[in-house]
Amino acid sequence: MAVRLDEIDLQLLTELQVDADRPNVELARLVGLSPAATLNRVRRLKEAGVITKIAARLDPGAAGFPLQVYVSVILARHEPRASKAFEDAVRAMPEVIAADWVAGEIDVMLLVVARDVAELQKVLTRLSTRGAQRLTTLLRLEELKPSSPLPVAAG
Amino acid sequence: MAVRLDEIDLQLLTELQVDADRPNVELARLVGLSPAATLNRVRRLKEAGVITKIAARLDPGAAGFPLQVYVSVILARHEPRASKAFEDAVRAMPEVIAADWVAGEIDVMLLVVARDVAELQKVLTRLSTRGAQRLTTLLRLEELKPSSPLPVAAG
DNA sequence: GATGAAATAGCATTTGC
DNA sequence: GCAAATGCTATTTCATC
Repeated sequence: MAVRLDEIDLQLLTELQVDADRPNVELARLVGLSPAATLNRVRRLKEAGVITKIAARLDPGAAGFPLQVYVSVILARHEPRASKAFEDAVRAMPEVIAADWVAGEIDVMLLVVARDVAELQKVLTRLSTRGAQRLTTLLRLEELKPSSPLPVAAG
Repeated sequence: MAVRLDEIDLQLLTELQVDADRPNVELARLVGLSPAATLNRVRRLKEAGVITKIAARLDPGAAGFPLQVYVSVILARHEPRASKAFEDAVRAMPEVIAADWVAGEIDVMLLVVARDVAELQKVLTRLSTRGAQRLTTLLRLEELKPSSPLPVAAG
């Protein structure tokens, strides 16, 4: 937190989450500011860490990864050392494209992509040998709701 | 699939997933093409649907959403009509920032953000009254591995 | 069929207000 | 935050491989 965001900042954040592939002048028009002021605000939002990055989103299937799975993990041991070892292992696995520590029935939620079942199995096996006691795999079938912007604008 | 991607395309995809906030001329230098050729390739990747969009990623906490939870859902009924009703309800809930149909122990995986516990409870209650038979909530504690690019480059 | 080089139009970015 | 000015970039065109 620690950052004050006014209405125009929220508007900028919404627009940039929807489509950051637009010229700054268009953004400026959308929020009713001059290009210079818009540029300054966006720069401030980046420096403040509210905007963490601007990145391309790919269609995993079109990019060669027909298998996408959520993998929930219960660790065998919960000591800091074991957790750190698991963390390092996960970070070194390129097929794991995101991972979060969570509180609830499980310890970690992973998002894994694979080119085929063999590759997926390789990943799951490696997770098992790196500290995972129990793995539950959920095959992503279809998008129910596309990745949406954080509802920053008063909703 | 259906799109042929050569080495340079893969390089472009990797770079754009890491940081799409760079001038085209810099991308061109990185992949060793002229700006014009680079622009053509990127445009093709967008039109082919490999790049779905270019968007800003926010820090949810910094943007005012200290609570982020994975919510797994088992539907009460699995007829198409019930599924569709649930889908419509989810799409109308701004706090649900992503949702996927999955195969496994559950039917749907949601990612929900909230400003406080009251808002989260409101969302969970609504999901229950819109077709969810069983909800399991996992509170996101900490990022274990940041959102990473699809490992498109031979790895 | 895609690339590279040159040219134009448009934008990003700075400065002064 | 704005307006004007500068320098650079995106984007097109066309010749080329």
